[in-house]
Amino acid sequence: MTPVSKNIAYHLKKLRKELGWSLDRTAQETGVSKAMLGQIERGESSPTIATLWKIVNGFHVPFSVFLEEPHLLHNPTEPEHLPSVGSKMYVNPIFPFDPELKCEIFIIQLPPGYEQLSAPHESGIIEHIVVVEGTMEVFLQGAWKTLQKGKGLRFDAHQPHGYRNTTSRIACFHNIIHYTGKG
Amino acid sequence: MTPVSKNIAYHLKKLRKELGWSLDRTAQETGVSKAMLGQIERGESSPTIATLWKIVNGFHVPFSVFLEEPHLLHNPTEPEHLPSVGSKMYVNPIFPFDPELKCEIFIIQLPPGYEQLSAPHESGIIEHIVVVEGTMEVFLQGAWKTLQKGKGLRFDAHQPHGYRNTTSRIACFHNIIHYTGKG
DNA sequence: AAGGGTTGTGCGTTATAGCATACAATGGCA
DNA sequence: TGCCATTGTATGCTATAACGCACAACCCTT
Repeated sequence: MTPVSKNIAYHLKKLRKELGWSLDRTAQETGVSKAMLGQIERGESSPTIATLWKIVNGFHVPFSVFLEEPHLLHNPTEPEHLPSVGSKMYVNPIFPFDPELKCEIFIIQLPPGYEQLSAPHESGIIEHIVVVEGTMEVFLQGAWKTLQKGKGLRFDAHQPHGYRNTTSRIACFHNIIHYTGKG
Repeated sequence: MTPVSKNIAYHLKKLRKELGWSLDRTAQETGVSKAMLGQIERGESSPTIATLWKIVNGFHVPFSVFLEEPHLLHNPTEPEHLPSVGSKMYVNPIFPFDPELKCEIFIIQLPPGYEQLSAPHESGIIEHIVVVEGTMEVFLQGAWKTLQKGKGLRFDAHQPHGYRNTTSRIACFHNIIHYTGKG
């Protein structure tokens, strides 16, 4: 049993308990059988990457959460979990869904200090982001990446991701979404 | 096959090649059989956490190396590198052609007074335009349509079309092109 | 107490990760 | 040209990840 498996066992049970989920509930949310979830929590099984991926998606958390040493987890309130004051993200469809291209395009405004964490979409969804105004950050693979005006990013939406604006000016970006249907 | 497995496959082969290691050598260093390493590289197998742990230890790299997405950033255009004043239309690719989506994205600057009329492209090409900066006009169906900042237009490029900027300020727009191959 | 719902764990089966080995495709080097 | 070393892939087998189901312990009500 590797140290990493112990970390996963610890974090899985802790996160599940924090949310008040039963093994049954967790099995439904993640698509992993509750028997397997129990074995992983008890450290009796070393999950495959595919299974671990289902789990982190079910919890809507990045991979890094399950890989960190337990004592690192106990940091206090993280700023991204604080409620954003007043303002909301403004999503405006520029082009509605195009069945032929399987594509739709939004323009999205992020007020200062706003943060949005998204659950993974279904599989086969590709997002393109291009910053139009200001500076924003995109959460991917457990890290926030900063994008200046004019910068872009391409990623598979079938994973936890998010957007935020840590500046004092409004940020604005185009969001081009393709549904490949290859899930 | 999950996106994560694809990332692992990509990074494993890339890292191995960078070090000039054969599968045999890698098997010795990591304690994972070369047959399994080959399958992981080809994406034919989803390794367990225990196996992945052996691999990252053999390479003496952190887990995060194998989880990051390859080619996330597509060297997007630096807006400051665009000529602030010019006499010609400035076309800059943000995302190169994506064979899977049959899509490419440009950012285009129109200096004041500039006008561009295009002959019809081949059939099956759909263009989306979204104005990012200033105001521009698009020629379609024998008429010029005015687009304010934030406005967009969708059309089939298989017809005469054009862009112009009749204002005194620079205009800038995103151009998203799909090649449906239905010509 | 007795019943019904929920919780986590144990059991038998299936799918597949992982191994050792053999094989085929390359690339020198005599 | 032939030989040998090295590369990555294919094969057969074993270990185990993963599943569905059943079970036992523990709430509740009534």
